[in-house]
Amino acid sequence: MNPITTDRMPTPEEALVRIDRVIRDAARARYGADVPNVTFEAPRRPEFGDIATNVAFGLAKAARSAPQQIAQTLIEDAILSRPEIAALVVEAQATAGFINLRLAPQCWQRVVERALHEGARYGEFPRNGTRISLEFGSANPTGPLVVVQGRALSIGATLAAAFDACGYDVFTEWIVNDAGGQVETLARSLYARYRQIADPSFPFPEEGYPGDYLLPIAAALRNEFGARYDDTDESIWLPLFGTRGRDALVAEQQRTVERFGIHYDLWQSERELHETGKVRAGVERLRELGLTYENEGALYFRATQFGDDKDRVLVKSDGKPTYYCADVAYHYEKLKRADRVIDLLGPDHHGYIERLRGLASAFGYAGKLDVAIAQQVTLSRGGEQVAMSKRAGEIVTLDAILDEVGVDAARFFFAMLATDTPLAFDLQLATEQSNENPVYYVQYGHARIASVLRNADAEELRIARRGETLAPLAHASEIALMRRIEEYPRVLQSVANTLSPHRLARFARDIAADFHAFYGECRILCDERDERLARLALASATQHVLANALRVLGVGAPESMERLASS
RNA sequence: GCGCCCGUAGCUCAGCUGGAUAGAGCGCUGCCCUCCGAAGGCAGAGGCCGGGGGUUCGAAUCCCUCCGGGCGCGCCA
Repeated sequence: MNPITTDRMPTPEEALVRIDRVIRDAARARYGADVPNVTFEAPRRPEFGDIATNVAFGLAKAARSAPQQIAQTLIEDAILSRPEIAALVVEAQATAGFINLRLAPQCWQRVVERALHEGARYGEFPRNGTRISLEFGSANPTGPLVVVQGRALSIGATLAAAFDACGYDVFTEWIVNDAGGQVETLARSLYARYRQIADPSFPFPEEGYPGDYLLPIAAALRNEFGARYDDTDESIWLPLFGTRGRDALVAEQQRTVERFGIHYDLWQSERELHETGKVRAGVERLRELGLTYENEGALYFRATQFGDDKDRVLVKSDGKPTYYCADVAYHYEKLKRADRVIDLLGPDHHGYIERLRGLASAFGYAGKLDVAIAQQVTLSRGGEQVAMSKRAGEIVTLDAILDEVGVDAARFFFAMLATDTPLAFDLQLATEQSNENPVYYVQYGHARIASVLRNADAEELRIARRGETLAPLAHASEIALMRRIEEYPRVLQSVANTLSPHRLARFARDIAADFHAFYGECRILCDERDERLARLALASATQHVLANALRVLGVGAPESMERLASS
């Protein structure tokens, strides 16, 4: 009587393909119409089954009858009257015009099997040979990294890891804006600090960079050079102090980035783009294309031809290139060497998007460049706003945040919200070891699994992990967890396709919640051996998925949570 | 003035190419540790999805318009 003894059940994905086909066939046979826009999706409400489809709505007009009626008929024709399809489905219902299906648990069990077999690689896709250049986080080399860069770093790094998992060849890059006037400002600020060591009354430039972070660099220079530059002309010390300041600050930024668990394939110096002639080459290319003109001594790019609201200056009338000019060259380089170029910019760059897109079009790579904006971050501590003002020198460095909340919490909080949404970051919340804190919730899920698995018999666990003892898994909370595991690869793809890393953070929370619910309802180390082996397998598979998701997010997956003294 | 983003539960936010009675966390109320980690679970209260039009079988989602908040509109970077 049991229909599933010999044949291996298909995975949910395979089952859906089959069901989709028979439904279409049945629709054609019965109504003589093809069905447009069929979707299969997991309904929000569990009582509507695992999978719902809206075919009947698309057919209503051609069939001249009510969706509910059509759904009913299709269930008969496509499912109930075909034993091989009926075997995949435990329940098929027409409600409100939808066809709601519950797949056989055996289909979902195939997912557990796969997650166990693939382990740390579960969710990964085969290499597809597509090269992606991803730029994010870039900052001026004039100070330490601050909060908003933390968000860009977190989002960018998660995107990069998601792209990698989806089979893309990702190349991460950071551009060091070391070519413009701000490096001279840096040089003057640094020089003033250097002089102040010997002469505290030495004036600090009005537009200089305040803050203490230049003091150690100045001290090092004083240590190295003594008074050698005290009475020299600016033309002598300016380039030196600029370069030294840049080098020291970039090195500091790199340390912070590394501490944050992030790696870059390229730190591109803007100055170097000028020195190696790349900037000239980019401008030259635009000129060849007939997209530049001169006006009042300046060289313009015809940006308006590509949707921008005004033409943009490339070379100023004093002969110096603009910042945009260097970006022209840089993007020309990137567009040539990658199949797709993505820039993740800060909130003050809205006005820059059209200009960059226009460039891609101008160079003949329309549509290959995507620009995303990471919205601003406001900080609070226990509900109290934390003041941040660059002018007043009240900067909150990323390092200070990492000191306060730790890398895991910072990575998670920064990536938790949609990139477009401004982030209100409560530092106190992020450090709380309470259930208010989503990071701990997710990590606790992982640790809790680890703890159960430690309690299990080692030999039984080994057997369970072969994925051959899954048959008993059928409880609602077990199905829910298996469904979630099945979702993971698609979540990764949607993160990559829509540049939305927050979906992964959300997924991590969701699968942790599904596990906690399962844990509450089903005792894993139960008395009955078959059930125990099945649940150990499910717990183990869940642990892999949770660990994989956390790895992409750059958050640790601990084997146990350290309990601090709780009050 | 123009452009971009945001407006969804008391708070912080999800809601994927339009789908069913709009979800989650926190906070609030009440339960659950003789049992694998209670940093957990279960149940409950709480919402004209900023307002108004339109498109359609069906709109938080798409279009128009208005209101409210943030940001950007340099021969700065």
